[in-house]
Amino acid sequence: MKLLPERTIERLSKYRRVLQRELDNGTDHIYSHELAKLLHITPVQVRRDIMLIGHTGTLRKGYGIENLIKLIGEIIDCSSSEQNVAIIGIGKLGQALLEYLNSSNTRLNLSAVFDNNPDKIGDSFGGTLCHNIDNLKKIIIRENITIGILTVPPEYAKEISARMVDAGILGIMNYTPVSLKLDHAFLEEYDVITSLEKVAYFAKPRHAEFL
Amino acid sequence: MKLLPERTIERLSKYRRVLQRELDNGTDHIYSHELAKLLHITPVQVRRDIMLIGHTGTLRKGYGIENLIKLIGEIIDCSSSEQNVAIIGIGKLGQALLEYLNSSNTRLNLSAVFDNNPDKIGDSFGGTLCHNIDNLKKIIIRENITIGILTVPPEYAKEISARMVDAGILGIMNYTPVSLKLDHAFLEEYDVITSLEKVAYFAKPRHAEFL
DNA sequence: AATGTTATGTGATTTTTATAACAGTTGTTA
DNA sequence: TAACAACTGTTATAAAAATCACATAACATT
Ligand SMILES: NC(=O)c1ccc[n+]([C@@H]2O[C@H](COP(=O)([O-])OP(=O)(O)OC[C@H]3O[C@@H](n4cnc5c(N)ncnc54)[C@H](O)[C@@H]3O)[C@@H](O)[C@H]2O)c1
Ligand SMILES: NC(=O)c1ccc[n+]([C@@H]2O[C@H](COP(=O)([O-])OP(=O)(O)OC[C@H]3O[C@@H](n4cnc5c(N)ncnc54)[C@H](O)[C@@H]3O)[C@@H](O)[C@H]2O)c1
Repeated sequence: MKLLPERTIERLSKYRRVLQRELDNGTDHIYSHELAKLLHITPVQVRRDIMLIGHTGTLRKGYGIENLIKLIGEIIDCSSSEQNVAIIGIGKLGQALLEYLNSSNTRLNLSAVFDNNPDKIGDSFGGTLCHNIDNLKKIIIRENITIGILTVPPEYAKEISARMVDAGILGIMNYTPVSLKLDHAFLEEYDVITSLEKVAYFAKPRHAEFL
Repeated sequence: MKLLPERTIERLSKYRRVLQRELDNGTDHIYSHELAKLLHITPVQVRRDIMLIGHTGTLRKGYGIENLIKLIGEIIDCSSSEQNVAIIGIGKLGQALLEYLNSSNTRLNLSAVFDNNPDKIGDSFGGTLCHNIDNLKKIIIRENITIGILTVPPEYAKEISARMVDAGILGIMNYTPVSLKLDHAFLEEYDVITSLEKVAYFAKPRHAEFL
């Protein structure tokens, strides 16, 4: 099976959520231009993405929302086994993310949390037990965790990411400002400072484009 | 003046921080392949970015770190006036970001925080006063704030972003999962769920590429 | 039935971004 | 001093992503 473009996957994730909202509102079909408007992108982009995943709409009625949501689910979520997630480093950011994930209705389920602070180990965070980082591999294997959210202090990022991959993690979402390199696992990084400085660069009177 | 590519700006932000670390360690020059290695990108990419901003390295010695940092600063930071930032919605995420920004050494300075919760208004968050959202425009003008970090509940995102732009904000970093559209202001959006679902898609045994 | 309208689906093209290839320069070594 | 090695700077090329342009289909209207 051919891998879909990264940007298409990103949009599929967004499509699914706005489609779910529409479905909850009682809508059963949607036009490409309607979906496009909800996300402020072009209708062609929507049609192309939907074409790529092999869904086909009805002319004059648009796309069947329920089927489309189901198909996106088959692509993003694991069809066979569930995809279990762990948060490594349950500090300020880790806890904010944990609560956010628990309140969202993504299919990913948070199975474990890790920290090295004795005060946190053994505690429950939003219903999820915090394990000792020393037991990382054991728990990851036992709970069949494939995705890790890395929110430890920067100085530990490299070492712990390697241990995560060694334990069998297949993908890491890295929120530390340290650039990582993984062998044989998918890596996604997000850097807050970079985003803000990018806004700072473009949000200047001299860059008249947006003003 | 020609606008630089978005991706180049993103990398410049990262270059600056690792360069600062190197400078603090006593290094005064760096080769493109060394800088590349620190960020896990290619040396060509580094050289191209540096070429685009008009810095020129010394053959056999590499790039002068101090000059390079200064030049990146002139590009990203506002040279004339300072760039002041506000956080709108000082909840879980807003507070985590605030502490993170305060502890980082970015040039952007956090000037104000806004909320609509009476318990928070008037309080200090990491040394920054929380204002009533009703005074948004007044304070933004008074403090000359040009950049806003939006972390309010999703249902308020659209309305408040419009008010921010109306108040004179030139760029918004939107962390709500609601897709926005601004008139005459730069917009950057980050969606946690999208990132995670992207990792979920690529972190599957069937996508052997990374395994 | 002919015509107009408004969708989808997709090949062609453009734009953006990254990589490859290499010319030119400086110092080193034999 | 000639050959070599190791850098930078930049043009050319490729790859990824977005957009354009339009063929085609379904339905409404006359
Ligand atoms: N707070 C933010 O908004 C924010 C934003 C972007 C990036 N970050 C990055 O995210 C990471 C976490 O930030 P934070 O603000 O939550 O910091 P924090 O100090 O509040 O949390 C870090 C957590 O990691 C734990 N920890 C430390 N060493 C560990 C180890 N070896 N193994 C396991 N757990 C360990 C600590 O006990 C703590 O609970 C940092 O790298 C930070 O740079 C934070
Ligand atoms: N927590 C996370 O990790 C996370 C991650 C990604 C995105 N988000 C998004 O970021 C936003 C904030 O998330 P959170 O977890 O911090 O929520 P939160 O409820 O903890 O914080 C929201 C804050 O906004 C304030 N607020 C509400 N209405 C307001 C208004 N009209 N004007 C000004 N302030 C107002 C509230 O008083 C509160 O302080 C949400 O849109 C959420 O979806 C959160």
